[in-house]
Amino acid sequence: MTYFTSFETTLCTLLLTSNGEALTGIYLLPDHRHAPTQQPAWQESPNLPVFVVAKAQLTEYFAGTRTAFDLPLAASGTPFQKTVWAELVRIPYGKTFSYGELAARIGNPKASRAVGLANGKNPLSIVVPCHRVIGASGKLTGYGGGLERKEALLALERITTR
Amino acid sequence: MTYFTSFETTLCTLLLTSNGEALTGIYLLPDHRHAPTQQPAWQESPNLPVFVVAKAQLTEYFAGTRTAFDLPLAASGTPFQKTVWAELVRIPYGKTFSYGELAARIGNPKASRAVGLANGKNPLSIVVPCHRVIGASGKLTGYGGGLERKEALLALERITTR
DNA sequence: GGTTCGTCGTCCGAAAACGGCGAGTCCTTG
DNA sequence: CAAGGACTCGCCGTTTTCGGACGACGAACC
Repeated sequence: MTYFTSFETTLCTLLLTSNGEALTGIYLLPDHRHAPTQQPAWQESPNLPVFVVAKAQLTEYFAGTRTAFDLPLAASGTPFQKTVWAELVRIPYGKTFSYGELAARIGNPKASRAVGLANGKNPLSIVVPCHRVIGASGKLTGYGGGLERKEALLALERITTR
Repeated sequence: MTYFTSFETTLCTLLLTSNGEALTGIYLLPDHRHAPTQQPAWQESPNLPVFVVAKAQLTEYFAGTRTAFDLPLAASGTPFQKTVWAELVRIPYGKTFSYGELAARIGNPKASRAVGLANGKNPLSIVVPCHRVIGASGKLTGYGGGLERKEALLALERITTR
């Protein structure tokens, strides 16, 4: 069974999904690439414990008073994708890495392009900070939730882009 | 969640599976082709309502006192397979059709061989009477649960084979 | 009885296409 | 000169596509 809820932030509407125990998805609502189409079988549960905690932490994040998350996560993906995502959460608040640097970190220096792909498939936006990965030249290059929102997130974390 | 149970009949042991609401599988126990391997996550539930009813009706069938079933079914398969299976249940007790005749009935006269394949994938043995389909020559040609058991089922329905 | 061949949907493996890249080259601009 | 844009090319994991093989057949032909 899949549960979901959505709520407003200062950036945009967020859609949260869960398996009942852990968070399985966070999407930036209108026009998030790879966002799942809402299924009739899904159950809206705004008060699910994990949702309540997640909303609180995300609200703090957007207020600028939280720099790290502590939530139960359960993203599903291929082994490679999980490796990439696990490395993503190690990027500290306010820092950025290039796709190539990330590839090197997971011991596969030439896989920068594949890292980009896995990055785009990240289902847990913001909490798994795929927005902190940019091109080696400093350009943002791409973001599932839209480039302008990637820029906004980085600005929020007080990074002077370009 | 998948539930299961098994019970003895005069022919052999039967394995029943369910999603909790409807029947998803009926297998002739030792050596049924395409029978699923029992999963650790499965839950044994001999008293699940649908199982209780199914056991009763199947017992009556093997006693020769029941010629039709009334059970909630939920077989999963491709569109073509579902078409074939839907046609199978229209074959009356005690009658047989050839694979070619069945193919013609679903509007695809040349698909006799594909019908055979879909027949073999039928997960709901006996209730969806795939045993009532035989070769155009009168030979039984094949059965997921074993040819001798196909013959026994047809004998039970008082059909003189060959 | 055997054998051959045409037919159908499905499964499976291989191959190609596709990106949220990066380095290198060339050429333009200021 | 140096910086930066446009282009090419190699790289990697994933997804999609494609082609061939496989059977619970059936008809035709020996």
